Amino acid sequence: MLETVTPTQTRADEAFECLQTAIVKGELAPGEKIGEVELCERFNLTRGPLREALGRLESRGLLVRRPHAGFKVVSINGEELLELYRIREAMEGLAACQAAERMTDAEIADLQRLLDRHEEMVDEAQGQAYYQHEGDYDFHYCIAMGSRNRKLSQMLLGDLYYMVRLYRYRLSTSAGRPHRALREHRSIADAIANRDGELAQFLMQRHINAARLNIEKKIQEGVLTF
Amino acid sequence: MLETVTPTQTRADEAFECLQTAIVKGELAPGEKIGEVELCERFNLTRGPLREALGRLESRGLLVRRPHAGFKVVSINGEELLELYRIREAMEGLAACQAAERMTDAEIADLQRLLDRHEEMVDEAQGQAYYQHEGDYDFHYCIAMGSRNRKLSQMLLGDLYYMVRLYRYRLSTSAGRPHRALREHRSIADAIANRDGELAQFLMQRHINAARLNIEKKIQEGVLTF
DNA sequence: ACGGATATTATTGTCAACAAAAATGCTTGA
DNA sequence: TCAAGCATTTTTGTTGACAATAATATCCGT
Repeated sequence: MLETVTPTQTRADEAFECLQTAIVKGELAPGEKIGEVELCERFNLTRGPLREALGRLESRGLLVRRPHAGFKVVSINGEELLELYRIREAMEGLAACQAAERMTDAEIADLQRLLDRHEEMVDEAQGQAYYQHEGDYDFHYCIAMGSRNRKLSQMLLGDLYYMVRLYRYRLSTSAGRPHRALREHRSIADAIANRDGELAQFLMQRHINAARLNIEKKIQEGVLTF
Repeated sequence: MLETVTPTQTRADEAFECLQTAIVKGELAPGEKIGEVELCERFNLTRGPLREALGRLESRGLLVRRPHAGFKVVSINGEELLELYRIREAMEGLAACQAAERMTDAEIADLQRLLDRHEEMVDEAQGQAYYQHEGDYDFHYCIAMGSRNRKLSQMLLGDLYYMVRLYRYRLSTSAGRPHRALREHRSIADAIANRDGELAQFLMQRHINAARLNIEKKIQEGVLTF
């Protein structure tokens, strides 16, 4: 069989996912100008589906376009990154609140086990890298899904997270923060387990606010440049 | 000159705006299945740009698609509509807070004048219809823009508002609410004029929460059906 | 007559050639 | 030598034809 891809999915969907991961992984750097034909060769597609995918990426804010002048990967400055965290604070606070009311007991147990695994990883030095990048994402992913709020999870998972992850490689949290972040995750999960929505909301907002302040500090120190 | 449209804009952009307004205006009803060729005749375009527009609409959540089975206009039930208001409460609260810190004095004056015009309209009986539908939107539009938070205003104006407006014709607020809504708008604008971000946030959240409760009541009364 | 399988049809997905616009580089004149 | 205008070239936007898939209707068997 020549075709290895799943047939239920359309070529444009492929293109969309390929591009999205390529952008998030940094293979296409922020601000980089991208040409259509170049991408076609790179991903073995024709321009039709590719353009469809580009349009979708644009309306999700991952690409910006000037008519007749092509697309480029979105690049945000420090201030805009901080603004993203302000939005996260508001939206994920809501998500945590609703998750506390709506997650099933089984899902909560899964969430706790996820944190158990993260705890093991943080103890190992090289686990930190994973935890800081993907582990944190996994946790917030669970909360967003647990909110049972379709549009909310769609906006978080489909828009905001991708933009934040654009800069995750530069955002490896400072020395003591992984442990602290894990503790904060734990307390949020506990509040959810106790079905205390208000507390979960408060803790989540404080958690994200702390992350924002951490980034702000780094920017002022000149560690993060844009 | 044959072409009356602005040339800087691409055909796909036209299609996108045409479709968007058609959906929001209710010319394409929620749940309605839409065929590509049908739309091509209706808007005088070819399928290429149309498909591009459809893809964008999909990733904004206004259309849903099943592969090889076409698009249909999104239709949400009562619960999902209420969830939308929960999101608005969180996000517009933030917007109001940031607007209080960042709007220029001139913009605030404009906002006040906007409310003056609304006040005149509410006094006239037929003005209510406008105020309930578009006037309310104008107010929230100003706040969103005033937040100076690009992604936040993009998510509010480009995603949420369009979905809410899908149901605006069914959502004409109950008898006494226009006056109350206007009073609430006034107090929010005053808080912004006083540069009191926290208060503006609180008032905005209470305002949207009141609107949500109003809808909830209507659903329970059976006035709103889905 | 009813259910299932198959053939048909209509619709969506894909492609490659064509047209238009913008960016680039070249020529030409001062 | 520099700048402005023009031609070239590259890249994007558009089109219509072609292929593949899913929905529909028909036919046959039980």
